[in-house]
Amino acid sequence: MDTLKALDTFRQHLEKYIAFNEAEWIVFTQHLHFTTLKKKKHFIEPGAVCNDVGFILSGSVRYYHVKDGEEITGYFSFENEFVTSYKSYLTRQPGSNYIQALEDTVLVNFSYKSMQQMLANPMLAYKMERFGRLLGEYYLICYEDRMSSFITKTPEERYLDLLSTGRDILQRMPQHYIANFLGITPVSLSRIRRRILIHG
Amino acid sequence: MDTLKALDTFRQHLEKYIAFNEAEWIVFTQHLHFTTLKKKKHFIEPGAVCNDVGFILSGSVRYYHVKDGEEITGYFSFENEFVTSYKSYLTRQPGSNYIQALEDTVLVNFSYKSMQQMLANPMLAYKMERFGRLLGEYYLICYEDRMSSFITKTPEERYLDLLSTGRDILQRMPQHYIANFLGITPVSLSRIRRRILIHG
DNA sequence: AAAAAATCTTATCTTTTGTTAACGTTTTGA
DNA sequence: TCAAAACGTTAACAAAAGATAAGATTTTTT
Repeated sequence: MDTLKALDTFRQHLEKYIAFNEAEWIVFTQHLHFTTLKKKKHFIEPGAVCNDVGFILSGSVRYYHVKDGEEITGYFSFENEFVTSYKSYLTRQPGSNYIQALEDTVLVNFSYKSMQQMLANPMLAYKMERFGRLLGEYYLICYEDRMSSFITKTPEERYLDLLSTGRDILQRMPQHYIANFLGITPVSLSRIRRRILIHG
Repeated sequence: MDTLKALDTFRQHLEKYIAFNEAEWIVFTQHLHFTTLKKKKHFIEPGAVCNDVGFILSGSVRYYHVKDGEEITGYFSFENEFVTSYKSYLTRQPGSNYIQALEDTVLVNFSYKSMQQMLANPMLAYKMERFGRLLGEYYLICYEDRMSSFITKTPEERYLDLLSTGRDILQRMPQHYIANFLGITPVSLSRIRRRILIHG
């Protein structure tokens, strides 16, 4: 099965956070389920509670808000990254954040309920607490960097940063999503690009 | 001693995350140290690695960046909140974020080294992993909300939000710090306040 | 108590962004 | 394959924000 290869990939990436022995891995995998999202289908529908943490095996998603009927894209995730609406997942309430596949996307997920069960299972509890801590810390650092860039930089500077380090986003996301991600309108991003082209 | 009362306060707040039994608490407290920061003294000096997670017993701090020689305030913490420069603390590298007391501030801290020791101590490991997870998750949610507000709202809307929920910040922080916190200049905040006064 | 520094507002001018709309191109979907 | 939708650019104008400086008031420091 291809599923085996996918599980192996997932396990390898998990090892950045936590290494399972064989017995633990068997129990852990019993809580996993695979999902395929066709392009434009949702990982979280507007208004829904986020029930899963997913790991993207292939494909990509965008996180978006809705304001005055308009969609505003706030973030992206790609293959070999986790995806969840953390606040909604943790609080069991609908978030302000929805998640949509932008390509056909294959995921391996575990549910909130599964996570609670594993946290309550003496065999896995310690490692799952640790996994949760390390994963949370990883995303905390991402957020810290992203907040810094909004506090200290102009949209143009953020775009220049993206040019140097945001290959996936630039190459795989439509520009109007990128504009939102930078905190500006698509028209404004188009102008920034023009400025950059003409000058330095 | 007043230290006892302070420890008790801290323990009570910790219980939002984790409850220690007496034996655990004794070991945990051996890793704590108290600090007093006079107004304008630093919790983290520019260029320094953040070595501690602190809990503010009284007082307040601001987090700030330096850009082009200018200080830009990105966040605040008040009594009964934790304070740390998470990325620097976790990565053991200097951050882009410095922390300064804005009033005489009393803290109870534990160092990175202490935390590692507790995480390696079988007696405390599980609870410290859990504590780390829950604390990280708490701040993750804060960041998620704060990022949303930058992606979906105008500075004026963020200021209006602050008027309804940001009592401490509004009452205890100078306005030019609040302006930075909202992502704008002090002059711009002054104009926003004027607009709000005149109209709705 | 006096001097210095910090704070906030206001004014002026410049730059940037938002809004709306038009246009051509590309992609999508029926 | 063909019509519809999505996408990116540009233009024109309005609104907002940045930069700079001046001035009044308050706070801090000496």
